[in-house]
Amino acid sequence: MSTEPVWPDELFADLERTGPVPLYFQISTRLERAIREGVIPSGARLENEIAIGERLGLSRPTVRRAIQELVDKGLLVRRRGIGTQVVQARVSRPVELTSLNEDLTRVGHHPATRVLSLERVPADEEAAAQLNLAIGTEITRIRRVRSADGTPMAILINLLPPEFSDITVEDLERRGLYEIMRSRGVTIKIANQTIGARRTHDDEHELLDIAKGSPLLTMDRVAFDHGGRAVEAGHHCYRPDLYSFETTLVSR
Amino acid sequence: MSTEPVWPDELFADLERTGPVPLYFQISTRLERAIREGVIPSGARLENEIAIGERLGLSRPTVRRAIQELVDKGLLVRRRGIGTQVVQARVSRPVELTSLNEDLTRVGHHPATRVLSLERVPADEEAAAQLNLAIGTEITRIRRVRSADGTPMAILINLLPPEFSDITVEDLERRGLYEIMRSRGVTIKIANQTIGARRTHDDEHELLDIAKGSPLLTMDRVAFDHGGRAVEAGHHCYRPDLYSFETTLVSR
DNA sequence: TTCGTGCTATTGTTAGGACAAATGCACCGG
DNA sequence: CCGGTGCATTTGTCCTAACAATAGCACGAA
Repeated sequence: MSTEPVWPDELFADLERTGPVPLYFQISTRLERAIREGVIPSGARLENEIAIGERLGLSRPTVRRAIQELVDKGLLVRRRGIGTQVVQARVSRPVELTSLNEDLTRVGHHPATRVLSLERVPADEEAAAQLNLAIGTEITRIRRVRSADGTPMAILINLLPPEFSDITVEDLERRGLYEIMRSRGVTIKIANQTIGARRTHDDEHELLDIAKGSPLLTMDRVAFDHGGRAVEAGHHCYRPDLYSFETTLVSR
Repeated sequence: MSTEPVWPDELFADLERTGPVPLYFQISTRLERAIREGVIPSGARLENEIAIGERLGLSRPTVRRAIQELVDKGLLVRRRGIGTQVVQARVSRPVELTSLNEDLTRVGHHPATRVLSLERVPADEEAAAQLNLAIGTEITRIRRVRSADGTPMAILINLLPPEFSDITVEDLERRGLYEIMRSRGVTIKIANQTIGARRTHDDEHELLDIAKGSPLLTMDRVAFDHGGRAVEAGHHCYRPDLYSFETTLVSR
């Protein structure tokens, strides 16, 4: 027995079969939106993959790939012999490879950035190891405070390899760092992150407007381009009452 | 032009073509081990997908799927027109859907668990919301201290729905919670996690043998089974000098 | 009743083929 | 010398097809 269709036909009426956007991607994004907006209710069972394919005029592998995208995101669950269902749990978007800047904008806050310092310094041992450079190489060191709606949320320290030595304070106050790097043709493919906690140091409590010695949430990140070259190292700390990291884990 | 083979033929000599383990999975696990052990060096370029398939007697989709697994894990990078390369960055295993217990064992530590309390309590508003039960439903509340090699590392609080009301202290000291749940046929498919930081409360500093009011790394988790039913809620806190969360992010 | 057996529905795996798109390189013309 | 054109290489997308494995259900036997 086939399940009744759970979405209106209009949802997939405007598929671009010739454009540059892959079909499976068009399907999965439309499906995701329908699920997040509640058009397809939580717990609903989808039709089987072949029936969906017939209804949309697509092959099973294409439909399957679209569904797989959402399974990976934790929005759908598949069970052999049973079918595919919309997950009933609320699913949070994962920690993504975006800047804090973009995160905040998406949630509807107004981010602002104050550049505390922008200097060229010789790489110490740690920085050299992270960026895979010789000790003493001139790197760019940025220290910023990021606020949302006027409240300081985080202190961001970034170390950049020599090729970014001409970045200006104006650039940094206007756009996020990742945006600047992208506009120079540097695409970040992979990042290693470590999330931890510690007390405030030095002037951090003043910058974040919290008590001296209170806890901070920290995130250290080294980012690499497609060739595996380290293009950025970051040492960030966040006010734990204003910021946390959310993830959804999916077992396979 | 085809690239020279980068792995010894023995690597894939013992593929089980009839067994229950999928071929793509056998390939990807062997490849992953070879990369992590350095048998295939960092930065090496793989043969093209079709050539690999011919050498192994497999079709391109199967080879492609095996490679995709490692791309998702951040071990390989693909570029159209170029080929597939081993990532040069060190890649950490992601935060997985495993218990802390299993994490520690894998890294070679000796975990031990002390059960502080195991009680049945009525669900308060927060717990009821997390486990999707009526307020006042009797749930099981566990509080444990997890140590590695004799040093306390974390305080674990878990809330379980009524069906687990018969869990005993002996169970919990012998096996990890997730292991117990699995043995009862409850498989966790999805979990939502929030990682943050705060000060110690109450007796936490004593249990973890740190200064009163010092920072803690916290992780709150709600786990769901395949049907989207909440089967566990956890409120954990870790000594930040002994524990941190590592992830690798891959952009797509 | 209860247990097992077999049927049906559905996803999981594998194969083989075709064309599209991007990249790097050699080559050629200005 | 420089820039563009075209080609070879390789991954990206999409299709058709077949069979395996699993879960649930109906049915029948003990």
